[in-house]
Amino acid sequence: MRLLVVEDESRLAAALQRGLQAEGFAVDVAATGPAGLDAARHGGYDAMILDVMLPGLSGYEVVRRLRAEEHWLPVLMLSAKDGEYDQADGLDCGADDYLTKPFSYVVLLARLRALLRRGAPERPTVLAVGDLTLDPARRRVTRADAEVDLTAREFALLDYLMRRPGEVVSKTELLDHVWDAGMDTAPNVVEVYVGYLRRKIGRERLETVRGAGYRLAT
Amino acid sequence: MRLLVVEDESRLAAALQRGLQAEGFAVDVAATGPAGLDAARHGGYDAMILDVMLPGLSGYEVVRRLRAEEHWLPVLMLSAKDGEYDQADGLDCGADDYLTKPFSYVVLLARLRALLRRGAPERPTVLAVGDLTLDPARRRVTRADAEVDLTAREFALLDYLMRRPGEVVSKTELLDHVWDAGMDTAPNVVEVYVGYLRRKIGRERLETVRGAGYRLAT
DNA sequence: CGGCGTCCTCAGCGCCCTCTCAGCCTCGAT
DNA sequence: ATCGAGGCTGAGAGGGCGCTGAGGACGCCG
Repeated sequence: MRLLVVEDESRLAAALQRGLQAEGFAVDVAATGPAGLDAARHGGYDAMILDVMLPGLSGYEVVRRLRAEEHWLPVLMLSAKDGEYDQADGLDCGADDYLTKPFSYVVLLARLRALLRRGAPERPTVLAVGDLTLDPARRRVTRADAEVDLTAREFALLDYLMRRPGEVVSKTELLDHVWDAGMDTAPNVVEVYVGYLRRKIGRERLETVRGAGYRLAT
Repeated sequence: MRLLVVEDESRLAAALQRGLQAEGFAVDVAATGPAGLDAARHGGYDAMILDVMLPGLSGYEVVRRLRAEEHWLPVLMLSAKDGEYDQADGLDCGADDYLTKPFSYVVLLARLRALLRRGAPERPTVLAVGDLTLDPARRRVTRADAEVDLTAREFALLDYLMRRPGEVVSKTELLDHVWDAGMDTAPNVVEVYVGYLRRKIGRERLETVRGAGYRLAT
């Protein structure tokens, strides 16, 4: 499970990161509104913990923009204020849950788990890496807002790669997951389909790591 | 803001009442279907939270009757079931939103606020995608304001697709939901009925996504 | 009983996708 | 510079997938 923490008080951010990592989450931290928004857009996170008071862009605004762009990442908002209005505002913007500071770490964890269990709100997540987006439900892929037409196999391959952006994925792993495991297909198919994909999404977006596999450029 | 909660489990009803009152709502509670229907008819409420399982009259029936009498009060339905059919049924009857138990209180609040913000539903629930409209209650379909004559099966298929516009729906999913699950009908029926539908609603509105399913063009 | 409408099966057909193969290119080591 | 392994790609075969027309089964109505 990958989490994104957007919090500008560095001590709190570090504490959250340490605590959540101890629970087995992979945690990235952003310290400003714009940085958080950017990370959320491109990151493939399972949930986001978002402070309201942020430099650059308020937490409210971050969620609002995310939702406007059809990103349905679960968002847990944190705020120092405790008026009812703030809470309503946060939820109105599209946050999924709300916690007021100071909060107990245990409560945070409980709410977070509930959020993750519930999964993404309403719509399935749209994967986004760079200017590529992939919508599993709609089976649509866009590159710089232009729709890209993919066959089933190409789509499955890109889907798998986009869930691990920046990581090197080996050919055998792709064979196991994108092609039927157990099928004795020649490993060359992967190369062939990587070729097809490159022609459609842009050659430079899919790097070859000689002897290791392929990597989707972030 | 005045709310009506119709719920027969008294502990849940009391909890909702207390919680919502703390948010500044005026909350009345009814414990049976008939009592709820009566209160909704005469009450001047801004919204209604309605359980499905009720003594006397089911939640479905309550909404159906309200709508039949031209009361357009926003209704948020609660149900312990979570099958897609139930959800579709609830929305078919004229409910405006739907929540399955167990639900988080925060989510309830968020949905409720969204409902109130949206205001009373202008019209009975009619699905619309592009120039297609489908009225579940009247069993009517129009295409560019011209009525389209569909058989029961064709209607059910279009109904299912119009609830997920733009998404790819697989053949097996259609078989499970539009045809009776468990029936071992040949998957080819889907293709056949897609063919029929295309002739009636326009070929280009129903795309084939090879290897994945069908998609209703938005 | 015969006509009608709906639902479903079946078989044939056409096309797009998938995968294989062989030859060529690229990279890195020596 | 040379060589080998790994990676790339164009061509093409085949088969799977989806579409369609024909027709049988069934229920409903006159």
